[in-house]
Amino acid sequence: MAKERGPYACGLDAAVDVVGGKWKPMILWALHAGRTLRFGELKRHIPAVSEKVLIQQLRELESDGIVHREVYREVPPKVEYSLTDLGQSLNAALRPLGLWGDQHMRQIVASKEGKPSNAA
Amino acid sequence: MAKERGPYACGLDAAVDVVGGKWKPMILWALHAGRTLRFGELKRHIPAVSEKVLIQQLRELESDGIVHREVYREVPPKVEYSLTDLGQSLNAALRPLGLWGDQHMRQIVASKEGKPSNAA
DNA sequence: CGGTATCCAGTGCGATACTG
DNA sequence: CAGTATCGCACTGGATACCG
Repeated sequence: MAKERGPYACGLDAAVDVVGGKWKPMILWALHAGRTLRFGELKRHIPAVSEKVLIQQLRELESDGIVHREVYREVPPKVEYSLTDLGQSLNAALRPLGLWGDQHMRQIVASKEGKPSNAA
Repeated sequence: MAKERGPYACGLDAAVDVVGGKWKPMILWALHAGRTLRFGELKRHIPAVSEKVLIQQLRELESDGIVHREVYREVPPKVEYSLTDLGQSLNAALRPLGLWGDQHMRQIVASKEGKPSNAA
């Protein structure tokens, strides 16, 4: 993801491209509402991700203007991540989708198992 | 995508998992607002996708309860795809994200090229 | 018309080890 | 602490050919 950059057929494609990385939703969630987190804190919020991939997705989000990366040239090193204004607007646009997921993920998962769970 | 089904960390993950296929946003868009399309029509709406992948993504959406597949046992064969109620609700939840993409994709694309385009 | 069957390439992601 | 370097695999998506 986030390397297509082709002319998108619709805004939805662009948005999904930006937010489509495996851990990006969780990163955005961890950073929601003006929160600022250091790299290590972010890692602790998302324990399952490897450092390489976490960095990678953060860099993609940064290069998309979604997250801001602030480096403090100290020792020991300190780097803080936060959402840009664009990132906050993205988060806002994402909220309905997140709510949809919260409301329906049970039946989504269930329908996979062959249990219709009287969906829709 | 759409085979993880692990316990999602948040609704956003679930939603992205459902809509994260390369062509799924376009499929949902093509089917928006109660439209019913035959397989061939769908293909014409999205010319770049191969038949295999189109079928595949349609099946995943179907198995997620997003699209309805109606088979008419005639000759020549006829199959119609439409959104379920769940699919329509998903589309509604997706609209803000689509608008966000429409509004910002220029600066997204631009920021990749190294042109800040006074973003955010 | 509406698929399925194969084969294949790209890459996203993960694990591990090492560094300023 | 906050990365970078390397390796490897699984999976997604693409091309083509064939079928009911």
